[in-house]
Amino acid sequence: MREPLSPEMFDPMCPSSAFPIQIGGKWTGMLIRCLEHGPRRFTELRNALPAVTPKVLSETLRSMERDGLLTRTVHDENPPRVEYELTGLGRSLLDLIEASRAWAAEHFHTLLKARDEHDLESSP
Amino acid sequence: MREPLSPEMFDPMCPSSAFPIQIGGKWTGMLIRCLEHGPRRFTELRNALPAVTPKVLSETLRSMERDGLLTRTVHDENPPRVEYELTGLGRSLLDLIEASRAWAAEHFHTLLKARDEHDLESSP
DNA sequence: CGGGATCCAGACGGATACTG
DNA sequence: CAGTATCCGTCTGGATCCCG
Repeated sequence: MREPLSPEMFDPMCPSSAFPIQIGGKWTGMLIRCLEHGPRRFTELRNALPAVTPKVLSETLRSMERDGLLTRTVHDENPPRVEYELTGLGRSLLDLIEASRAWAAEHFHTLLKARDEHDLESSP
Repeated sequence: MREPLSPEMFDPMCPSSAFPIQIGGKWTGMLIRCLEHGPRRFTELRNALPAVTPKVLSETLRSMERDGLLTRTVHDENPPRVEYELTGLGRSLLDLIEASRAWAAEHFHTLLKARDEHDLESSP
């Protein structure tokens, strides 16, 4: 745990807009996975999800805090340090996320193929 | 299988807008469950989801057909009869839906309580 | 019966710039 | 560092009416 988060943790080219399973908001599932191995700072999370603007990241984190999925801790230091950490409730979603990933590994390509073929038939 | 679908199959008062797991579009998961035990007609599905307008239902079904989750069969009769039936791919999502329901049974009240308490603290 | 056509509103996500 | 402020385009979902 506590290894740095890679900017390539999530592939921006992955056709996840077609992905049929979503946990919370658009980024909630990925954030839960980012926090799986311990608390992270705002900038660490930004680094792992370069496509997400600070505003959206902040909004997502606040809504997750509201739902009791994570805690936000401000350390009174200079420079300021804020850490986000999963609660038990947030952690309870990890199994479901893993199940979604397993479904994707087995079936996602079938869905994408069906979509491609359907699109070819209707607009040649 | 083939029992009629009840209009109370899904509780319109259920705070599902707070539900953090979603399969496909807003109604996809519920439709998959409606089709679990065999093919259904458009009007049967309408009956099970009274809150969904025909337009939205039709759109959802077409997008599910596009993704290979179900098939749409037009029977050449009078009056016309159209049946929707899950494919293997659509059926493969049933496990995930069941896992989501299990998560909800165990944890959803915790999320709602956390949300309530948070909202009370911030706006008394 | 099983939709399509049209129009519309609000929510969501994003770009850009700025701050304690 | 860790956000907030402002503005804006898009897109989903819905209301209503109509049709083969």
